[in-house]
Amino acid sequence: MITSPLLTIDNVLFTVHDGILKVLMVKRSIEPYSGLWSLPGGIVDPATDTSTEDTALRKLREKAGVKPNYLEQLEVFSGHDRDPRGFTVTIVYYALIGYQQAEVHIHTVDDAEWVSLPQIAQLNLAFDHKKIINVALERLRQKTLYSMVPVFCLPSLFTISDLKQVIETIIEKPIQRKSLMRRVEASGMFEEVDEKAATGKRMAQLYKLKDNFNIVNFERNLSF
Amino acid sequence: MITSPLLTIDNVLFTVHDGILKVLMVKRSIEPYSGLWSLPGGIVDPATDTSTEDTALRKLREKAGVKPNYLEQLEVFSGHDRDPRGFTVTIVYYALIGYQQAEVHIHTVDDAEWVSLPQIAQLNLAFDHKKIINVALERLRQKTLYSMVPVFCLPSLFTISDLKQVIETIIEKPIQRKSLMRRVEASGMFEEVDEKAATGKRMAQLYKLKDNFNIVNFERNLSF
DNA sequence: TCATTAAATGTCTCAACGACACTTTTAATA
DNA sequence: TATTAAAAGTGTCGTTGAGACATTTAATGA
Repeated sequence: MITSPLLTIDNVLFTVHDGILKVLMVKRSIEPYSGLWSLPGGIVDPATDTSTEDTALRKLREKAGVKPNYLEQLEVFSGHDRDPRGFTVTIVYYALIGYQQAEVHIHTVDDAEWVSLPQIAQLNLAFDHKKIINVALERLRQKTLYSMVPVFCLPSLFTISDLKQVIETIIEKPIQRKSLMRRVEASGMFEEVDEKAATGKRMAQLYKLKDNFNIVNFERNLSF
Repeated sequence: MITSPLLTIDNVLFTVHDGILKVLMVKRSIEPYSGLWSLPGGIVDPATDTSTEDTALRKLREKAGVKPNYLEQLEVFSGHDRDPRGFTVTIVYYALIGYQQAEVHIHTVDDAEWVSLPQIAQLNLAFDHKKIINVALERLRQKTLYSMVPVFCLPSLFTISDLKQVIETIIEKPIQRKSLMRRVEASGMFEEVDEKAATGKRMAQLYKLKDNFNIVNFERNLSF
């Protein structure tokens, strides 16, 4: 008889704040790796969860009180080396949220924190979480080149410049405002609002996501 | 204490034969769904497998004696409804192989068979395998638009026409020979062989994959 | 009033794909 | 041996959507 391996989920929740890409990390309070920073995740519980996506959302709620705007499966990581308890399997999700939406809750607890990527590079993380974050980052970057997923890092009202900055932060390259506006128009996802934002000098048009929008995939990547 | 759910893997192994896209199916001999066709998969065994990818390869070997040319994680399917035994989780891989490479072994057993997609649509499959196949197909089609993955359905030597036919079979749309040749050249994956194939009238140049090739992703999709 | 600055738009060029006509090759057949 | 048909492969043009860059618009403050 085969016993099922320990099955967990992990979330890589990204946000962008002030031109910095951040990942939500939680401090572990139990062994193994107690005291180290790790991704917010946990054990899949067949008694309460209707699916593993359900587990992912539950863990984000329990550990940081947040509900992401976007959640997608990344991939499964497994092996004997990733956990001292032996062979384990973790289903990893990556998710996006606006900084403002999550800020409050996270500041009330001291074991959850937004951590920038350079900081992560210097930390000693639990399990293979550093590797997982890098894979998630790569996927997010790739997806940013052919879709509008970065909007899920924005508040409900935003300007083209806000969107541009989030995209540039994620892919770490400048893009043409013109190219972005073409995509905003072509996607049909956005709606102009009767309001302008005084971000800089000339007031910028505010946009919101349409009520029933489809997330569009473009046929070309942004390139450089 | 939480008990881990039953964890399985399933493979959607595709091949193209004579202009028909086929999926490898195996007949179940145990409950549940005994006697029905299903995807070749099974239970992850921590005692023998070093990773879930390892499980996927092992199951393809055991059930059909094949070693795919390409294997990639699709996604995880989970829930209470997909298996009468309760909450289960299956990690699905999709894979590609040349028809010739697999033909022999599969013909020696009567519980493994290549099944075309129209046939699958009419069959009653075990679990949620019909849905899984459709998701895998969608992914394969998408990937075919921006990469050269279909080469993994070909034998070691092949012509441009062979490649063209495989691509057209997968995406169910005709493509321009010229566009394909541009991509073959741009990819740098291919090498002309000192040999020609007498497929039709004029003999066609044979190609092979370079010894150390990288699978290239193009920045645009093929379009119509 | 006018300079400044950022938002928004207009125009140019470039790269890659689709379309399609055209040339080349080779086996079958007259 | 010449002809022909079909598939392999090439040349070229139009389209599309990207980046680059200039221009116009609008708000602010000197």
